[in-house]
Amino acid sequence: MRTVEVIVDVPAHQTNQTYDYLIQEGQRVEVGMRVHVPFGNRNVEGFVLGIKEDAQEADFKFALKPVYAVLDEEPVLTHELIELAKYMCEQTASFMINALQTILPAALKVGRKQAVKVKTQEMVVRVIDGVVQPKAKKQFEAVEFLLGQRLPYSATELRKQFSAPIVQSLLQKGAIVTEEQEVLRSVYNSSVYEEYVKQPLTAAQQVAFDAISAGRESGQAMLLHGVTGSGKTEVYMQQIEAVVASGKQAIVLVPEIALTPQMVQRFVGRFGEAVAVLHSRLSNGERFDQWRLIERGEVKIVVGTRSAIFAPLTDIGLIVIDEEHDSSYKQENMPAYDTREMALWRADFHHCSVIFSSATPSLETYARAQVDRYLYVGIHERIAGLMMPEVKVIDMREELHAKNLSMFSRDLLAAIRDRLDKKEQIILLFNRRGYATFVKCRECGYVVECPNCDISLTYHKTSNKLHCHYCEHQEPLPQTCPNCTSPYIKLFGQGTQRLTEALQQEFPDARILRMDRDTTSQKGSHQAIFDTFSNLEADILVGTQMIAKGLDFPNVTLVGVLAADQTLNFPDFRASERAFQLLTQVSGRAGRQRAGTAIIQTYMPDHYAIQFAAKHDYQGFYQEEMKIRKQHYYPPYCHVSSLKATAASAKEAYDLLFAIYQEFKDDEAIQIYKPVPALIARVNNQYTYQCLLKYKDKKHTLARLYDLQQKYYKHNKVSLSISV
DNA sequence: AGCACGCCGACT
DNA sequence: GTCGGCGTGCTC
Ligand SMILES: [Zn+2]
Ligand SMILES: [Zn+2]
Repeated sequence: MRTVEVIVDVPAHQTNQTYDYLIQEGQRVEVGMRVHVPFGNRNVEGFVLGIKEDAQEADFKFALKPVYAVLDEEPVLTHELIELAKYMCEQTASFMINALQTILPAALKVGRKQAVKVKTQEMVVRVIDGVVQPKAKKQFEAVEFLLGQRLPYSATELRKQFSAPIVQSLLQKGAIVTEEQEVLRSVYNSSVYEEYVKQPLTAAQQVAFDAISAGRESGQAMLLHGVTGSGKTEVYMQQIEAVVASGKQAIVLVPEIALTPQMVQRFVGRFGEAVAVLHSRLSNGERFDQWRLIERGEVKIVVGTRSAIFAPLTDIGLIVIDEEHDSSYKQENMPAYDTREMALWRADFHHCSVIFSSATPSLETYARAQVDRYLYVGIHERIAGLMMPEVKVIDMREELHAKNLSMFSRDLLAAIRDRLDKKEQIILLFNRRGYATFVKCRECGYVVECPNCDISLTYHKTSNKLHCHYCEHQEPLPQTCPNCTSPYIKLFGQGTQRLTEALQQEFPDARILRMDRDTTSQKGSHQAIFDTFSNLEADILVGTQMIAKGLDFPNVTLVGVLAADQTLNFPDFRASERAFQLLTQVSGRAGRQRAGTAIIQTYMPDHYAIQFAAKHDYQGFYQEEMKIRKQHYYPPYCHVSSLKATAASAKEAYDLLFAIYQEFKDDEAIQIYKPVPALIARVNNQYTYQCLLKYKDKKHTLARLYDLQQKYYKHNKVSLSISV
């Protein structure tokens, strides 16, 4: 008899194992397919991870139940992806079912109510010549046209080109035959993309290119470290070209905010239809179709964000992780995987290389390159012999002394005026955290908060209501302060919005564009802003972090950073690193084609992150930051994780974590800190506490963390989660 | 995770 | 006497 081993959709430590089921007569099952099975007194779905061809009843200590139904005709998981899921479990102390679910797009996950529909379209599948006489002019024309087209041809498109009645009579006469056919939703229209021509490499780029080629021979992982504007993208695009020419496939990962229409343009414009695009703003249907396109082997290059590392390519020749240092490569929720580790695993499986590309590599990656775990490939000059932008650091304390209380320093204002006169463009970065609009009383300072969470409510224009971003709660906008009944209760706008208004007052004639979450929430709005600024129809672009990445404007000669300290003051050991990276990145936007200047406004002008960024001195920053990391025992000298406990009562969450703390205190290999409330202590009336863990031995620690879930299991009362 | 089973308080 | 609270254990 044949049996299957199934991972069921019950995410709990007690059920984190395979369950055996009997395959029934006529059921066609393969490893990687989804099945419907009885489980206890209910029915669940699961993934087939193994098949036993000639199992004996005596092999099992329990009575086998039958597989109710096989849900797929083809496996949704390859052998490789199943192994990758196992690796993810080890790396994150997660359950197998969660790892498998994260790997798959929503449409192929298990246990979902809303099925994603296969899209169909009426297509002309056959054209019969000679049925329509030439005197029926229009109809004849349509037939002639179709004979010159590749079939199947969209009937809707044909109706648009000719007319509905004409197509109708063709159908009636039997001159054409149509059929409902499955179509894949496309996420870009390759015909509207102009070709992105191959750029000749500079000498420095060529050296890097050759070094990478050599590294790829032996499947080495590499760090491509090039200063801003050094043309790293062109180098790895030409490597991808070589990979595709050799018949293999490539994955390119890009940070969330850098996967702009311009980025897609580069790849589609260079490689055409062989490109699949996967990003978080695709609908489930679009994502599903991109996935199927990849599975069918029609895709050579996958460009996407974090989860695109799980693309079901079967013959990978290269994986590129662009802006390697970006924090969006780590998933924050429970399988808290690091995309870079997943990439290294897949590269190992396919015997190919990973290229970590960045102008400001993470300390972890750079340190690995230092000890030759990664091959170091550097490009230390900009293309076209351009100079690095000049960076001026402005001490905002002096502005205060000079009675300048505005958001703009005198130097920045003068520089803006100068560029406006010269008809050159300006980018201003305002990276203020807490970007959302909230409601605050002018008289008593009361801020409207969610009754279920420890967070202020945010205003949504569309519903004209206050919403909570962490739970379902919403309420109408109050007219008077609930605390003091004052009528002066007002919306506080986004940082960038206020900045734009202040800027407009200073420069009434300047054409100012704003790019932030608000102004890019609609489809196509990002492209529209980009086009306007590119076409020189605006002088100043004001925005959040998203203007620091993935956008190239040759006419920009001035970049201003309004509040450089925002990133530095963040309570995180990576704050300096983040600040250095952001400042380097954004000042690199200046002078892409001619000499540029960056002006950084700060209250901490002597901070080493700002100083080294101003001097474009990555090495210097690296040395200094490594000293601090060593001193305080932080990565890359160890690993850092946080352990969270969530429960309906704060005490329960705290007590459980404290018990774990007591136990871990005695483990020499793990440093554990006392439990503290999470950043947002209460969400949806659930309280979260967290402990920080530092350790060197990842395997040992993760094994212990996994065991915790068993040992401290409090039957659905307290839930534990681990993030890296 | 769900769902049943089972053991004690309180209620028509 | 029974109804229902939740603590405990199991699911091929
Ligand atoms: Zn008030
Ligand atoms: Zn809430």
